[in-house]
Amino acid sequence: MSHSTIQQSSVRNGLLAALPPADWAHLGPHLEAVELPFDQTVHAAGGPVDAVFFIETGMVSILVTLEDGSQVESGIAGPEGLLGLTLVFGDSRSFTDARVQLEGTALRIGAAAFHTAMDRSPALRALLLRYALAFLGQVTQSGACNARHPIENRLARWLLTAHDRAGADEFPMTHEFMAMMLGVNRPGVSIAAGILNRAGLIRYVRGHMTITDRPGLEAATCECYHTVRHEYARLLGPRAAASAASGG
Amino acid sequence: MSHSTIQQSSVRNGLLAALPPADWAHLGPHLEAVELPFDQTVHAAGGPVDAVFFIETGMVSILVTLEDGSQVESGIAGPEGLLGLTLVFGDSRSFTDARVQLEGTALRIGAAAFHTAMDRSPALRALLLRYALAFLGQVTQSGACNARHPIENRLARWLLTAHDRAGADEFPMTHEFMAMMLGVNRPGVSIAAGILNRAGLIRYVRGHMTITDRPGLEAATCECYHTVRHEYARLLGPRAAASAASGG
DNA sequence: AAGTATTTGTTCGATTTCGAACGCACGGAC
DNA sequence: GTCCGTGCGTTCGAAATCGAACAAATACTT
Repeated sequence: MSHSTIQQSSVRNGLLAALPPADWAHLGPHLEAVELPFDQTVHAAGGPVDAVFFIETGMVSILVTLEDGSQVESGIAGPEGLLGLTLVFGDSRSFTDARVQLEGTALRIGAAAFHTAMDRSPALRALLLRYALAFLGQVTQSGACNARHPIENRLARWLLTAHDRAGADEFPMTHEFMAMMLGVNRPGVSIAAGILNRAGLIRYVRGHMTITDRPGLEAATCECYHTVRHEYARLLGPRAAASAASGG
Repeated sequence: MSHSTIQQSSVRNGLLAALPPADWAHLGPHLEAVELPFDQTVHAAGGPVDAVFFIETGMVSILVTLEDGSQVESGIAGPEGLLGLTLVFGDSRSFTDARVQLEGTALRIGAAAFHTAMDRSPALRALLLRYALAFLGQVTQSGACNARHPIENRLARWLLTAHDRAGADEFPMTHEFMAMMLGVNRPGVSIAAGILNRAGLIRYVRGHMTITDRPGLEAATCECYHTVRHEYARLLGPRAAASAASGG
């Protein structure tokens, strides 16, 4: 296993960047740059988790699979976070699927080395527990949002969340995908997207989404977007809330 | 501060009961028995959290408050768990309301003593992190359930969850409350409850709910009840999944 | 014990959302 | 350049859910 050493100053991941330099020594030597190709299932529900992935670029959805085979997004991770949260809790089995929605790269560390680093670095423990709490906040708010808010607002929220992590105004995204993420049917998304489109907030053509009026989208979203972003900022700092995408 | 010393053998809380006796010394002397009166807000969203409450009896809902003032349940805690989870993560502010739905009692420990105990007892840390992960699983599954499952199934699920923690087949509960918990309107619950009632699974009269056919309810629930219960059992053992209520 | 205020459970029309079928646009093959 | 396969976005009737008004039962007051 001979991969080149990674410098902390060059990482784009918000958690790694926030780590005190003295604590970097516990992680850095064990990190390996890996690709996150589109649609890859990084972790599968019920399956083992043998590594943590600190996301450098791209976006990964955390998905619940229901009995009927449908999947619903419970959370999103991007350059502000990581995959393999169960290892932070001392467990090694995933409750959810983690699937790449926007391709990117990550820094991978095996479970054994990760646990050693966690044991030796109180700063790392504290940081990752704060991230876990922020993620819990996201999942919590999303659950209420699913129960109460109409599709149009939820779609605007989801687009903003994706925009934060995409690192560009334009990214590949289909109606069918967004419908699955939101747990609604495709036509529902088409109608909602049509409204946002006619309002000039977005443009989309055949699997190609463009954010054209971000302030407008922020006015169209339910409060859940801001609530979650505020919680991320509180626990991880403003840069994390911006997901290192535009803020990086 | 002169409260009588509590013996580990006498606690009904699943987490405290599962703690290795040697580690009890870090917590026991600081625990104080407190009441959980009906409708009390133990922690308020955005407010400080200055203590952890290990629930002995009763049931407490974890609630998200939305912009329109409505509240939606994101999770439930009973004798299998605790309140003040944010302290386990090293934070001291609550993202949600914690409100008592079925009165009971708890063992309270202040934040400072709790942190000291967490620092000194790896077993306590590991145990409470596993609980935090189980709770995250509950919130995650509930979010997907909110998005996809019809009211009747979700009501059956909620009643089973409450039954686990109520310690009795009969407990006070109104349609209005259940509607708020599920994030649906009152009539929706009335119709669903009427179906369960006519099927002989439950009886209810003016704020008084009786579970009359638990196996029938388990057949009427969506898979989410079993999924969450299974995750609790995996992480905390079968007794915790049964919530110490019937399994006590 | 009767009247009254309060809270609960039910019914109704309007809206949202669902699930299936339809027609269209791109990309590769020849 | 044209054909054809694949996948996308849109339209429709049906069902579930919503929000407001109604009716019934309890608890409090005198």
